[in-house]
Amino acid sequence: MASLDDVARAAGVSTATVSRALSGRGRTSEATRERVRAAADELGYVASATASSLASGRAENIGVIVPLMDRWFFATVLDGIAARLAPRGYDLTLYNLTDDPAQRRRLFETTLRRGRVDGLIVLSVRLSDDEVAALAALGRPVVGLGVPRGELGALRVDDTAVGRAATQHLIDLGHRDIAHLGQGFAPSGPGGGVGAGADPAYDIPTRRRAGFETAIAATRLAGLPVNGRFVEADFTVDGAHRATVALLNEPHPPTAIFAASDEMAYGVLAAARERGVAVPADLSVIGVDGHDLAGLFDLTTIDQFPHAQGERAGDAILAAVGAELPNPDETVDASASLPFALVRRGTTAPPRDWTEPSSRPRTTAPPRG
Amino acid sequence: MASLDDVARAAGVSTATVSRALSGRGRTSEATRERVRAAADELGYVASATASSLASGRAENIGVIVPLMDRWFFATVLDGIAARLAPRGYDLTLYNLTDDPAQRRRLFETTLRRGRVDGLIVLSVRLSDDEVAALAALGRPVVGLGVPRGELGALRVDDTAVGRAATQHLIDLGHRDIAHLGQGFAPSGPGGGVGAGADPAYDIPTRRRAGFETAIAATRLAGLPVNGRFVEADFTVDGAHRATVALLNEPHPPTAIFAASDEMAYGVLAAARERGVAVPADLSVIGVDGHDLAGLFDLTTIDQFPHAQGERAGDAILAAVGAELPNPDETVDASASLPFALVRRGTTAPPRDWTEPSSRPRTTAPPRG
DNA sequence: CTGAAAGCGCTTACAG
DNA sequence: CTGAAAGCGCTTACAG
Repeated sequence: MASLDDVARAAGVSTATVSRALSGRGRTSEATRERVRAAADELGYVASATASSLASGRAENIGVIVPLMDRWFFATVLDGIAARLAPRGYDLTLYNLTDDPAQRRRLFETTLRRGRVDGLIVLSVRLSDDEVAALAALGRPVVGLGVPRGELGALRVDDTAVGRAATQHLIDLGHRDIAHLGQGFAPSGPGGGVGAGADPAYDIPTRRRAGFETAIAATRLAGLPVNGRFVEADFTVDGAHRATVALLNEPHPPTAIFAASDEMAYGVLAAARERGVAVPADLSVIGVDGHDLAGLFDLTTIDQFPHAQGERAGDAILAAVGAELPNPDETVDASASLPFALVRRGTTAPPRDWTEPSSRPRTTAPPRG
Repeated sequence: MASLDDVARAAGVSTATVSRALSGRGRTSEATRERVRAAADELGYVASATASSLASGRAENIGVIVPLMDRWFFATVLDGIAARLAPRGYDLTLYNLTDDPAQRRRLFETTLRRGRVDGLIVLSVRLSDDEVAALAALGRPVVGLGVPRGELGALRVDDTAVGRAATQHLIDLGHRDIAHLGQGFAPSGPGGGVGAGADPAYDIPTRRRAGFETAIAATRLAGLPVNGRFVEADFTVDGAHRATVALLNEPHPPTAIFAASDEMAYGVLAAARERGVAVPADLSVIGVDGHDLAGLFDLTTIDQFPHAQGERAGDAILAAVGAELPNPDETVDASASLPFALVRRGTTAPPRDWTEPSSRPRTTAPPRG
């Protein structure tokens, strides 16, 4: 493969000039630039990324830390990130963060310190204090997305508002007995490290639940009390399925279920179908995410636009590492709140035998910004 | 951050010795190795990946080319690959290959030639002759997975056998009118390049269809003819949904549908539900993949173990680039056929009013190897 | 087993 | 605007 020297010789200039002409850094005359480009094209020259990185300190590579890469949500966010990085010439290196302590230590103490990335995007993982410190010690920009750590200049949707919106939708439909299927706070976090997940207030499921509680509490203050119950369940189809079966076995099952994710909502729907409970006639169901197959299930959900989230995170990290953004006009605010929107479909409806009060105020979807 | 020199000074040896002691390449005495390790630990030294790569020519990084990274199948394969690379200390760089010609050219002519990867895994993409040539010119090992190009030493499941197995399952159940929803061959391929997809015989959907035709044809030879029809549809939930609606509108709809993917099968199920066609009483449905949610839909499918496919591909590329495998005993045969298995669930059953012939031979699931 | 030294292929002050 | 030269931080024959 042709090297810088080859191009320099062919163009009759120094290697310094070739480097400047091709990279656009530093001045070169229009004429030499042309000549150099022609020579480079001719020889099929492409600069070695590793040599370039070593000399410049720029890796032109962004690391993305993801838990569970086989979940639709993360894959979609990843797609959004990649869509922004590729056109800028940045590579995307994927780091899967599991619950295995040895694997985590390896990632934070070795892999990440090899200096292969200019910046990092961290997706929805709970980090211990040590891990956050290790990230900081890297001395590279880090953008968190859905990460329960304020330190990471995190992009995030207002999960409390999401929880409130989903619950309010059910209340507005006339439901007076609503269950929320979510995940309890895991004190030690998946990392098992001291202080992992530190402040429960930052945890996504916890915040969605807080929104639920807030909406329920507001109905009491307003004088038309709604019965709200929280039910702990795994953040999976099966977990929600199990919890729903138990719920439907109770003497007085709720008339509506707010599942903390669309996949959980699928589990709810499956359980209802198996028990012969009609949706939405006997049970309304709402999820969160805007999952791929939500339309297929005719599932009402709070869409949080994961692909757009990925794009935002990609732009944010590019800005942080000093790459020019595709559109230089727009500044990326890495602390801004991300949009979400209620998508009404067929799994939510007024409860059976319910008639709309004449003067009932309707809550509209939250603003998308 | 500490450098090699720092460690050498602390341990009282040369940088060459530090490099050898830490990497394990070349001889060092037990004693100095200990001393060097202690010094390295003390200083928190981690070798710079870019300097190491430049000097050694080893990037310890594998590139993975994927289409559509937000599809469950690819995300799962990716997870399998990552599971094998990480423990060996290899990074995984993700390249999303879209249909955009400019983006493709950029990838093959520039990005990949920057020398950042030791080897490549190519997942289920159709490549033009030029693209295959560009890959070969890289001079690095390439492992194809589900790639319709024999050149790439591809791992693949026997898709013809998959098509045959799915069809045979329906025939064995007693169906005599079966439709196969698949994708027609796109002559120019997504790359739009000359010769893209070259030989249709290598295309996955085409091979599944060939298996379908073969199984149908065999029934004619055997004297109990089954009516088989191929219906072209997009490889998506919606595409299959549309095709199924059309099919169910016909005067004589089939009693069974073999969808070329599980996601397509979901579309079939949705259409059936909407039209009030009972599954499996009035319509049997089988898919292919072993999708995440197949259990939820109670969908009969041909599982092709995508996670295991990823692991195989990961092992194959590691072997090709000369990394020691986790288990040195096992040799990875990159040309071997991958396993698949029929998973019987509730969406397939004998057709209505059908009674099993007394002496009917039953076909069993194909061997998983 | 260990060290001195060249070299991997670029980038970038520093002069001119 | 352009060139000579140092340097990025490792690895690896080559001697000893």
